[in-house]
Amino acid sequence: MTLDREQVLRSAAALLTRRSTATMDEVARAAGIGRATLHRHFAGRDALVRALEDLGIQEFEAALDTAALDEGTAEEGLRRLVAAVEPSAGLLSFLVTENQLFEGDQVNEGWDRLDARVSAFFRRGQERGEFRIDLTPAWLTEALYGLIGTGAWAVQVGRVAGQDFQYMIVELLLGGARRSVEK
Amino acid sequence: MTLDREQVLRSAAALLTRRSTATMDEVARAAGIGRATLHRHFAGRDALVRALEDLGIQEFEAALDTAALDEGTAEEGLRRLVAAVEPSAGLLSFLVTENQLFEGDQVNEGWDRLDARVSAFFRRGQERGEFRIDLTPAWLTEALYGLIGTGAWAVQVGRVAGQDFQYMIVELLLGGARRSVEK
DNA sequence: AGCGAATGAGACGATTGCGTATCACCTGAG
DNA sequence: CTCAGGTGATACGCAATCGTCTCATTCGCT
Repeated sequence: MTLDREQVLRSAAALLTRRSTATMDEVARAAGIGRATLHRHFAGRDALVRALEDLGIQEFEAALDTAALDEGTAEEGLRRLVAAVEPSAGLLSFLVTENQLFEGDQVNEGWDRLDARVSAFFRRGQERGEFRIDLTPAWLTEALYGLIGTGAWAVQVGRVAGQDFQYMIVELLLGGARRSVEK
Repeated sequence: MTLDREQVLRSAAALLTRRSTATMDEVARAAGIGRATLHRHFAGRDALVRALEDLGIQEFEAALDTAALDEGTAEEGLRRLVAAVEPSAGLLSFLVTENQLFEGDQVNEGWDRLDARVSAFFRRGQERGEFRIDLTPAWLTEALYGLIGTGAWAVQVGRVAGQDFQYMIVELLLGGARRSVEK
C-alpha cells in the first residue's frame, strides 16, 4: 500500500482551502491515513505547507507552459491559461491567502518567476495594443490571481456554476462589466 | 484613559490582515494595551473576531449608504462605492478570508443583507442596459469583493500605489483589460 | 488632594496540538 | 512460508496559547 504522496497533498489542499487552521490529525484523516504516516512523509506542518507550495508553483508553471501564451492573440492566450489553471485554482487560492509564506526571509523564488512570466504576458499584450496601458501589468497580474481565487471560492460555495468558472473570470478580466456600445 | 474600542479593533484588523494567526498578546501589543485589558473588553478570540465582523459589516453598510448607488449612472454609483469602501478595505479583506466565520450555523445575517444590496445594484445596472447580462450579479458581487481584497493586498505590499487603488479596481471591474477600439 | 475605576504586568492552571516513540498488524516480494 | 518494510493506533512529553486571577499602579473626576 504505497502512499500516494500527491493525492495526500491534494486532499490536504482541499481541506486547508476550506479551513486553513485544520489540525494535522484532520489533514491525515481527510487523506485517509493516520497521523503517524503523515508525519513520516512530511516532517511537520511547515514541511507540508512547503510541499503544497512547491506543488502549486509547479502546477501553475505547467499551466503557463500549456497555455503557450505567445501563440495567437493575447486574449486567446489568457483563455488557455485560465482553462489550464482551473484544476489548480483551489490550491492556488489557498497558497495566495497563506500569507505566512511571504513574511519570512525565505520566500520561495518560484513566485517571482511566475509573477514575472504573467506580468510579462500582460506587458506584451499592452505593447501589441491588445490591453489597456493605464492598468499596470503588476495590477493585472494580482487581479488575475485574485479573480482565480474568488472564482474558486464562488464555485465552491455554489454562487457560480462550475462550468462557468473560466468564462466568468476571463470575460470580467478582459471585458469588464460595462456593456459596450458595440460588442 | 478610557479605552478607544474602535481603535483597538482597527489595529487588530490591520495586524490580523497581515497574519491571521496572530496571538492575543500580539493583538494587544499592537493596540498598545495589555493582554488583560484586551480580555476585559473582548471575552476571547472569538468575541474579538465577531466584533471585527460587526464593525466590517457596519462600515460596508455605511459605505453603501454613502455611495447612494441609485443616483446617477450605475458607473458613478460604483465609483462612489469603491471610494467609500477604501478605508475599510483591509478589514473587509481579512473578514472575507476568515472563512471560519462562514462554516458555523450561526452566520451573521449582515452578510446576506450586504450581498443582496450589492447584487441588486448590479442587477439594476443590467436592467438599465449599463452592465452586461452574461455575467451574473452574484459573480459581479463576488468579483467586487475579491478585487477590493486584492487591491488592499497589492497596495500593502507595494505593488500598486495607494492613490491608484480606486482607479485600478473600478476600471478593471467596469472596463476590463481589453483595449476598446474607441475609448 | 482623594477616591474609585481602569489598566498593566505577571502568575497560574488548563487545554490543545505537535513531534516522537512504541508496538501490533498487514501486505507484498522472495 | 518467511520476513522486511510500511502502516495505524496509541501514548508520552513538550511548547504555545488561552482564559482567569491578583495586585500594584495610574488615570480621571470631584
